[in-house]
Amino acid sequence: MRQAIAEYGAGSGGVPGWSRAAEVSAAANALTAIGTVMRRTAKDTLFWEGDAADHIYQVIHGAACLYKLLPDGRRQVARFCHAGDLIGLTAGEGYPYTADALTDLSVVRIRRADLDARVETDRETRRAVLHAIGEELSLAQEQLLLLGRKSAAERVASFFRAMIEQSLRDGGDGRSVSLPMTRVDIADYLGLTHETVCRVLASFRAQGLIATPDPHRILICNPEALGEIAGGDTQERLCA
Amino acid sequence: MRQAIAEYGAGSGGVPGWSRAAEVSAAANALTAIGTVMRRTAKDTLFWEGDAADHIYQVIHGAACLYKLLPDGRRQVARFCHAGDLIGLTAGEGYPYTADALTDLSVVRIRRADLDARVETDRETRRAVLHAIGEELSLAQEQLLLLGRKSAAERVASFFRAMIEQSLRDGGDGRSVSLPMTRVDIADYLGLTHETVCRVLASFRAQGLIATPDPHRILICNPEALGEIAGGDTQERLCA
DNA sequence: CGGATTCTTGATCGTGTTCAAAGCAGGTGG
DNA sequence: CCACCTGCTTTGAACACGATCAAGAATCCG
Repeated sequence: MRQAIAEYGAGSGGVPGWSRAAEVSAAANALTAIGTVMRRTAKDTLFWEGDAADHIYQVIHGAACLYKLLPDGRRQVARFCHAGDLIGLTAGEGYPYTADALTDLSVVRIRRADLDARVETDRETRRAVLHAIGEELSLAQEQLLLLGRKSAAERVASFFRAMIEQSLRDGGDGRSVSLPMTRVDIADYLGLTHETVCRVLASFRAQGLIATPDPHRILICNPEALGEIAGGDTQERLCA
Repeated sequence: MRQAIAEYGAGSGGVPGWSRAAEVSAAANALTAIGTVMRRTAKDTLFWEGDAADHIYQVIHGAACLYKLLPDGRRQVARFCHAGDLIGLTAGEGYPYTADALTDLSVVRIRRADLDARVETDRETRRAVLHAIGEELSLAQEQLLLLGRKSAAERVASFFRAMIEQSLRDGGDGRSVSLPMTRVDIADYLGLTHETVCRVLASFRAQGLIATPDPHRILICNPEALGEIAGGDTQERLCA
């Protein structure tokens, strides 16, 4: 089963996936130099919310899932992470979320102290870290709008739009998109139940917007319509 | 009316408010040195979402409100800002949100290029900026959990808890808390309607948890119960 | 004091949840 | 190799929470 899920990420595009990863770490920053490569199996936990935040991780290959839990088990996924993403950047002492491997995963593990030191001395690292945290923030703020104000259909369409962009960044064609996560993961990311996610999918299928050859793959038939449903990406200026 | 609203922030605690502001800018960073002090009247807009993000603002006195809009007018407030908070830190070219003055406002306006330069050279500024953006991120992530998974009552209780903490930071007693924002602002922050906010308030009042001598002030009668309703702040470790 | 805005409460409605059950795929053990 | 079992997905039916629509009260401010 773990094997099977792991395939979703790499199996389809025809692209090995490693090429993209190499690209990422070379272009964005040279963090690999001060970290060690680690592997994790799907469903492994990298760290728990509240653990001492001593390490930062950069995803090389695979996908991860960051989430918070309420005492009664309600879960909110804050972010899905793909090749190149940094996990665990925080101002606090402890990690603000739990991080699970969604697929089999390769990560670079960097000691926080080492990264901090490098941020002080190396301009490029500083830029990379600032940019990464800025991206994370802007993503979170966009997600606030989604969770606070969008309908179920708008949420799912927004999610697909983001997954399409992710797929394009990974060298995909933007038509066939792999979904490494389960319906529950998607629901917990979008603030819905998995039943509602299924129903929206069924509705999109009925409208001819998407097709789902298998649960972990969607074919985008009408990206424009999907984008319109997803709604205001960035607000067009209302007034001066 | 503007005057009146402005009073809510400063009038109650008996503390002038300026002392706190001075404290903040002295302790956290010396950004004032490279910026200019500006004043804004309640309801003024500092900048619009999408505007070129050429300036960063630090609140000296008063409160501000950061929000995104959907094309049809639905609004999501990302954050309320108080003395000491930085507004407009972003990795992108444009501001990711609109910023309105909630009350009459004093801010330090800093050219982004100047701040960037100072971040390169000054260790303290670097720390201050990294810390501020980290705080903003962690706040946003907590808000994701609220918007995605909490009930209306839990949201309002969480909001009150945060306002109590803010009030304590400003030297208040944590019993009488001023609400510079309207019910609509609160609703747009919590992903609810203003009617629902009113109803939750009525319910809390009926339970003896709070009292509302006037619409812009709440008395906290039972902080413990309120905290319990607000629910899992930070998740107690589930397993090892 | 008068007009506008904000706040509050009530009644009804609808979207998404909850509860339930069936279908399906993958992995395991006999 | 097949049967079973587990976990994931899908669909259906009933329900509930919060939204919407509406009206009146309170507050603010000129």
